[in-house]
Amino acid sequence: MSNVRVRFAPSPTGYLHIGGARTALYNYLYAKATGGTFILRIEDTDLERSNAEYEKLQIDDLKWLGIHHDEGPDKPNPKYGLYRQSERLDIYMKYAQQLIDKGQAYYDFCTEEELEAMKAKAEVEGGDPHYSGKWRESAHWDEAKKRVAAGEKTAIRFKAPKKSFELNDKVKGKVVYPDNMVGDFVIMRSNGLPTYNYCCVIDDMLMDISHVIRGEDHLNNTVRQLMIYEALGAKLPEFAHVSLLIGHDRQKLSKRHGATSVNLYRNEHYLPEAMCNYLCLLGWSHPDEKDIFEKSDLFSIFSLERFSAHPAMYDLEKLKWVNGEHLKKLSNPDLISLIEKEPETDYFSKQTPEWKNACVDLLKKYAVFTTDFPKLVNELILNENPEMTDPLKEIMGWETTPKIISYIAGELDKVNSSYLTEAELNVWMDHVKKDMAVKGKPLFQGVRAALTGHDHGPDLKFLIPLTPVTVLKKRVAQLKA
RNA sequence: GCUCCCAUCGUCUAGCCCGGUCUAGGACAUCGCCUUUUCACGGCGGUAACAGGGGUUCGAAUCCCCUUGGGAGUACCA
Repeated sequence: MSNVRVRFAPSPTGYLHIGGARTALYNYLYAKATGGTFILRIEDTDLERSNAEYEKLQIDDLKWLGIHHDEGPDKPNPKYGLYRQSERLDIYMKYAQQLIDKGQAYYDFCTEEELEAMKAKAEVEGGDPHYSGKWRESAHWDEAKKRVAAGEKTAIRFKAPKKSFELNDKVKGKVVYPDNMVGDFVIMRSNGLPTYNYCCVIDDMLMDISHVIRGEDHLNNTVRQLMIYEALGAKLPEFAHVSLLIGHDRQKLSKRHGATSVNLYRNEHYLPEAMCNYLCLLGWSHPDEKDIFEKSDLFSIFSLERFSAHPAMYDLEKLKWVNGEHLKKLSNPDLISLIEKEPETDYFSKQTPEWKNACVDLLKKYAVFTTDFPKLVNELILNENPEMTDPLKEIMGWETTPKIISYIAGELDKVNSSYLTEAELNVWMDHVKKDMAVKGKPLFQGVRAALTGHDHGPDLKFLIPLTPVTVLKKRVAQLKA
């Protein structure tokens, strides 16, 4: 096992988001590609919004996608302790205390109103909206410590060094943070919980995280984290800030863009491999420019070098296409068992294995989802009362069509078997062609209309032998009327 | 506002790091044609992009600067 240790660190404040799934996938693939370890850490320090139920749902969705972690709350490595931040509070406090002792952090008793006023004042004066309270001056620290010793609740603020920082990001390259970018920031809230930019660093450091692969929305935050690493004298991991997903309006992908949580796609029976495949296409590219692949195909070739640096627009059309391609790659037995899990597949399930195979071979050309199979079976095979559409009316208007219909109705009456064979159909076709002198379009469209009640569809020679004769009889009878 | 990041077809992208092989390649979508004596299959093809301006160079999609545009951050959220 290599020294590569990566993590996905979601907040359990909602369902697993498409964007979250994408970063999780990239971390997972990088671990696989390097023989490293993929860690799941739960960042539940926002008490108001965090919810254990969401944690469970997110983990379920990751499992569904086939993104499995090596370490996590359910698979702890004793060396690294617990994997929920809410269970590591003593650790954060311990390091915060160290920072205070070294003068790199201080207690801050400012109220919300004072903070607001500070910001408003800075805005008016055109200065940087940074903390300028009295508590940052060491002259007040003894007083602060006494108040804390007396049991007063207080936030702990990190004393941001006035200097610029540089980051060599694996995706963005060299990033320079000017020295006035951030002011002193809170690391421990007055309710005793740590803030993201602080506990994230403590955990990444303590969990020996080697590569931080995350969304670009964290790129600006990173300077705060760099400061903490420096104050702690900790070794820096590599960073890779992946560009964000955007919607059709080019804004950060969010709920108002429609289906953005993974569970929605799961409910609509998208194939998990297709989801992963498509997510890889957004912001990462296959070295051989392949579009369709499995996660496991990437285990040997996934690399941080092939990320694009600009936001990618999430496009449902292409996702659907990818899903269809994965559907076509499935073996017939696998596909059949997936289809039988869909609702309304009673008819399908009752057929013979030969029928199922032929049906799947025929319909998978037209299907994008497994849910399309029952729909197609209902529409193409079981529907006894096809709708009289405009194209169908046109075909009915041809002078040869009524003759074809009455001929076929007559022939159908003589059929006693439950299915027609391809050979029997060919005899009828031959008759219409030779004895009735109908050929080409009127022939095929006429017979199709008579037997299917549609103006288009799969090849008749494959479709008709799958359709019950009783259904064919009803359709013809309806058209004759 | 300030700061950071980014910029190739409508969309996802290859190419950029290491300038010539790029009259810029692929995929989705779209359009057209062909074939299957029909059509929703299949095959072939078309439309369509280096944001603009300067510079460096014999030569720039590729390197530098500016402008414009887009994204993100600016919390006791993550």
